[in-house]
Amino acid sequence: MNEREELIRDIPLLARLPEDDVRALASRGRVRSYASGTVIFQEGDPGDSLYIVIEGSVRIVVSSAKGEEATVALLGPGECVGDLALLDGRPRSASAIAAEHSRALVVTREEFSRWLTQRPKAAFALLETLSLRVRRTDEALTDFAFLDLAHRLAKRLLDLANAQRDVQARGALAPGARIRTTQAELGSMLGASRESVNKQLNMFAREGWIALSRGSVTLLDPEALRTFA
Amino acid sequence: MNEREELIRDIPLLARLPEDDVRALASRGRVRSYASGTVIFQEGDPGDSLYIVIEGSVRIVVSSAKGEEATVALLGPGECVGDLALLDGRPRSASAIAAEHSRALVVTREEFSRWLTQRPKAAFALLETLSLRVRRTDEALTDFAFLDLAHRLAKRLLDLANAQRDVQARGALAPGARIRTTQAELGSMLGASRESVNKQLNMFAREGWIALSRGSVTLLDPEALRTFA
DNA sequence: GCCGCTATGTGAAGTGCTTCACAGTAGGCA
DNA sequence: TGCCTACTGTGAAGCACTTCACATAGCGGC
Repeated sequence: MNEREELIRDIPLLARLPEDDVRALASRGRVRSYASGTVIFQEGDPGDSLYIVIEGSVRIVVSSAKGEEATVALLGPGECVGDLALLDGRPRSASAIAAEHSRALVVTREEFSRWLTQRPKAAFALLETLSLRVRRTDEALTDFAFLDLAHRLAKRLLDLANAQRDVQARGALAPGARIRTTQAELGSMLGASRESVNKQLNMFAREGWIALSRGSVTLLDPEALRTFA
Repeated sequence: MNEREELIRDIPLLARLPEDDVRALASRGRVRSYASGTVIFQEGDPGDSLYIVIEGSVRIVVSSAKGEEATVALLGPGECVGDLALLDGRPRSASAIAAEHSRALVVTREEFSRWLTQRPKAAFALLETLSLRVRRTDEALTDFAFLDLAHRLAKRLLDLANAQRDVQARGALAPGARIRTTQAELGSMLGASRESVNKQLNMFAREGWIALSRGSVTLLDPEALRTFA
């Protein structure tokens, strides 16, 4: 199994597939590089490809009528960008921007759907994964309705730490997990201002739950954060 | 085509299926009745059936740690309750309560998955539909991040009017559409208090866009509402 | 080593929504 | 018929978060 195949095995959208299916898909892709800041695709574009991040990271961004931006997701190696467009044929609902120098495996719509029709079992795995995704989004939605910024922030920090752990080793969440993100970024993920996020982070820091430094947040006491959230 | 089959043709989850697939699924179901207020299933229950509303309506409700409730969805005839659990095997993420006297077609997990394995094309249709659903939820999420109550409320009123239209005749959205819901219900859908919703509705009414009465909202000028939202 | 950019930290004023408190009203039902 | 309950309408006080304004600090490039 080569680099590409190993990679695909780990991506959430496809993780549940049998190995030969994965191999077949990997063989169809083409690797491309993106410099930091490159726009991979923009909101409204026709969605004709799937991108699987190999290295680096990709920000998924939506923008409001007034030009504000919200970061919907930050995807790292092994994760999947632009999968929905391949399944339903709709235009992109968000833009994707390389957050650092990144490489991705690009699979076109034709390649993907040829692959999918040849492997009916893959469709079941995808159904399962998509439905898990609906659940997660629904949960985020109710969090918005019920929780204040402090609690949403705590949850998000744990999520981000977990996502990083998934990509690297997959042990339990150890104290000391370091999340690389700016406070402005966190704000845009949480639908809050940078200033509010800063004040809240400093409260957590005063509790001794996290440590702050330029460009990153370190979880000192994930357990405490979890009970709080 | 009998009542059951006609019904299934119109449900969002299954609408894109070929007719014989629909017929096959309909034949497997069993019709059940629920008195107003009956709990059909509860958050945390194992999810072993799919419910397709035949008549009446069903509220999908999640509750927070503090016991507050939010109405995630209000599903009418032709809509699908508890579909996710069948696809991913997870427990119910929300409760379903009959909002009035209702009847539903119940399909068990075994029946559903036997049906699905026999019909590979159905899986593609479901993938497409589910991915549309992810998009809608994502949109709701960004609305929460960007929009204030007034705009979210305007959008929701239009959505509700559209959903009703889908179920009845499927023409354009005519002025005069009447939405049956209390203001408390609207609040719980929007993550806002009843009082705020009331004040906002009255602002819309003063503009002449809607008319209020006990237990319902009537859209007088959907176009104006749309440009506002 | 210094300049300039970007990120962080923090206070003051403003705003949108909540909660509370209460008054009015429509409709179901005894 | 009249009562009771659920829904609607509204003002006042409070709170969470925003916006604005500015100070400070790390870091890369020259």
